[in-house]
Amino acid sequence: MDRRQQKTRKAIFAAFNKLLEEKHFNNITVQEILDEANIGRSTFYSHFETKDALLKEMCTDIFDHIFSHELHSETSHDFSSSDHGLQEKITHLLYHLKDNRGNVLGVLSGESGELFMKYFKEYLAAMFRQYPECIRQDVPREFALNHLVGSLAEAVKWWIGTKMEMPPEEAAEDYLKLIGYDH
Amino acid sequence: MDRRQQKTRKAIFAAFNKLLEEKHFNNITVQEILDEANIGRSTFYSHFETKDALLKEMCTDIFDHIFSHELHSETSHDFSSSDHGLQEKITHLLYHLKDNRGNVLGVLSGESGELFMKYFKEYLAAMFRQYPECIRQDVPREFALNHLVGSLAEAVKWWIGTKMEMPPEEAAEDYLKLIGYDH
DNA sequence: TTGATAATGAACAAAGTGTCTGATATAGTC
DNA sequence: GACTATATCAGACACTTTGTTCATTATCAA
Repeated sequence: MDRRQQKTRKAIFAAFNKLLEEKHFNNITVQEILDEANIGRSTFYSHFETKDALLKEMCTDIFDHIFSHELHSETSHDFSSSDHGLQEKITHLLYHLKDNRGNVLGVLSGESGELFMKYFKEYLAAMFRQYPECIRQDVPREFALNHLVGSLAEAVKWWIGTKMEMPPEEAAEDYLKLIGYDH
Repeated sequence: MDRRQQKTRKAIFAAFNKLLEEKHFNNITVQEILDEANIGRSTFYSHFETKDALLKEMCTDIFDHIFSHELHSETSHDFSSSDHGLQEKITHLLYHLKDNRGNVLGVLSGESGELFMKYFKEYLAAMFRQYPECIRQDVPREFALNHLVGSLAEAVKWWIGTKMEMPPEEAAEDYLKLIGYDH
């Protein structure tokens, strides 16, 4: 890819990210992104169709990176204690978030959090599907899966909101307690 | 209140509601509300400062109605089995949603669901605070409360999304199982 | 009936969007 | 280094949406 394109794309992402920490997605104008990234109007539109497309691409970038380990790691975890495998995976995920590569923090805890949660949950669902034994059998499967995904997403959001005071290990352990996997 | 105002307000709410079922809040223009409600531009702005204010007022209206029973009902439930009190309360809440007075359905399950969830959760938090014994003591209180609220909100949203196939009693019971209150 | 007030409709400035232009600068290739 | 392709630029453009204003008309409550 042309260096100029890389540079522009990077500048747009950085500007967008900074603005997202300050204000809600809906209240960010293309003009503000232009000014912050210091690029021309037509340049922006040659990279992204709309502001929504920019958001989507950014989410993909961020979460693909964060979950690359979580999802593609060989499922070689200890099957005799598979819940520990999950606990480690969640701990790892939280550490990853704490590293804050790609600036997920501002994005997930910020005013536009809801928008990102949608994408975040898709990745979480894929993760949980790797642990079918965690999904209770005495309630409808989709109901149970939705519970796991939704509550973990909410827990992560809350954790970020508290500036990640709790250590990742503790947060992961407490979460597993709450969903009833603390044997 | 002047009949004219009532009529206008009602028309605006109805129009807004209809539009919310069709498209996302962000993509609804004031002009569309005006046309749908068949009122003048200046009339709208004499009732609501902005589109956001309209959303907020609508949420208050809807949830105040739904939770009026839940929250103000004398906490005269059987303390010896207080979790059953909660189960009944949730069941009651689901029935209320099924009645769909105020058209919560389109609103919670629609494209703009995220916006309403925020308000919905505030009411749910108030509800759970009436059942302190449901909040686990072995994890930080706020973490536990956030889990209850977040997961119930997600469960309700999921339930609505499935056209409320499961009977309220069953959904409430399953939810309590998932949060570990199925003794 | 009458005085108060709500609704009307039309016009308005301001701000934002997405498109298009021709000129300029810079990248990758030979 | 020269050459070609193309990314960026600046700015203008038509268009949509927003929120305000005002004079006029219709409706309410007493």
